[in-house]
Amino acid sequence: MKDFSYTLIRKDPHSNARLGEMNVFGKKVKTPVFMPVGTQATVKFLSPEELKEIGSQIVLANTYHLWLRPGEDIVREAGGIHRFMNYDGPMLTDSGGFQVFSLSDTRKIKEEGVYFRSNLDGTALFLSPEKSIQIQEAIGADIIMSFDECIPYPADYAYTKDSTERTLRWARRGREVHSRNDQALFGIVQGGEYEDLRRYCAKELVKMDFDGYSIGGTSVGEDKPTMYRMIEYAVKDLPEDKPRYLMGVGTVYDLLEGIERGIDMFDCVLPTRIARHGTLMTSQGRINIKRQIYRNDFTPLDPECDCIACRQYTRAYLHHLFRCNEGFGMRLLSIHNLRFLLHLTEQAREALANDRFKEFKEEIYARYQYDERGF
RNA sequence: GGAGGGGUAGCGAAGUGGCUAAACGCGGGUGACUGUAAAUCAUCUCCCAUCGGGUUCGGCAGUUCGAAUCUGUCCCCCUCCA
Repeated sequence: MKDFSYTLIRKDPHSNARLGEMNVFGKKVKTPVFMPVGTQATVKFLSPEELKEIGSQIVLANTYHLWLRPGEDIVREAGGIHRFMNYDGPMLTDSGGFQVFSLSDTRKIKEEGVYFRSNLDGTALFLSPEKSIQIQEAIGADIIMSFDECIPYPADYAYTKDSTERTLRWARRGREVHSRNDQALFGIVQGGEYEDLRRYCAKELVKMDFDGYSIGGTSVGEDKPTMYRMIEYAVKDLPEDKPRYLMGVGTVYDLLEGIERGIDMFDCVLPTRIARHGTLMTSQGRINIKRQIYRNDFTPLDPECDCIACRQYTRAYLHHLFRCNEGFGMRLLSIHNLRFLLHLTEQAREALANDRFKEFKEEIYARYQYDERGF
């Protein structure tokens, strides 16, 4: 019996939103949760201590990148990913499926797996469902993902159907070789924009009985209504007693809309990436700290935020750091953006506990000025 | 005083008769970024403007159909020798 479970604490009376808690092999994770992304066994610019300080409960790492460098054997030799990066909280690895989609235009998707080339040196590589699971077992995260194909958008029905069926076969193959009892394995719902395919995929995965279910293939160029529909389709047939993870999503709007539709877990590089590029998410909307109007703005980044960057530094100072291309500026903004989203999910959980999620969402929307991109 | 080198857009620096409003870099403006090939990328940066037009390459005067590019002269800067 795996020491992994999801407990539904409270259902929102007005939507599909859920307040819950995951037991991840003895470690608790309150949901809905936002998970910072630490692709190469580090959340860029942040230490594990800082992650805890800002309220991060669980972080991601990436199978593909760690497989290439330093190699999963090194991570295993280090005693697993937690010891390797000195992070003792829960961890999750993505399967590498997304990299197949994102970093190779010369990939060949076959039934047995995917042939493609290394982004580092062009070496010919092959990744399969079995191999992905083996690597993830060696890396040793608490939660691991099935190897899937992230279908691009738009994709026609025929292709989406073939791909989704292949992803299902891959999910089964991965499930069969997964052997660690101290790791949870999630299946990934694909199916593109098509309701019948998303529902079919979800139902088939549920038959295989995974520890949790991810929703993939969203936020790949589709418009918001389409994306939200995909989520609705995918969630429809998922069991209540298992966590649902919307992969790669992390704008303010998407988080709230996802939660409302029954999502428990999110991850996204957006907060850390835009932070490194000088953009921050604030309670007043988005700010590009590099703009010249902040040159002599000695107010806090976000007056309502409790993070160290907002408490101790001014916009003018951050503006200056970005002008000088100083890493400290990227670090402070990364801390802030993560804290901002983490705080947002904390507020959402509190609202759920009080049966007022809808009101909370409306408050955010009414008060804050986000644009159509959602942050 | 003598010999040599040089003055190009905010800065640095190419160009050495037409394809040049003038490469490139920096600086500056603006934008993008959603399971991280991303401290990255795109775009603008003489002036006015929608096409398009108007002024430029230290100053002035020339040569030429045509000059940042050739000639004369003046101004300024640098190096070496006295």
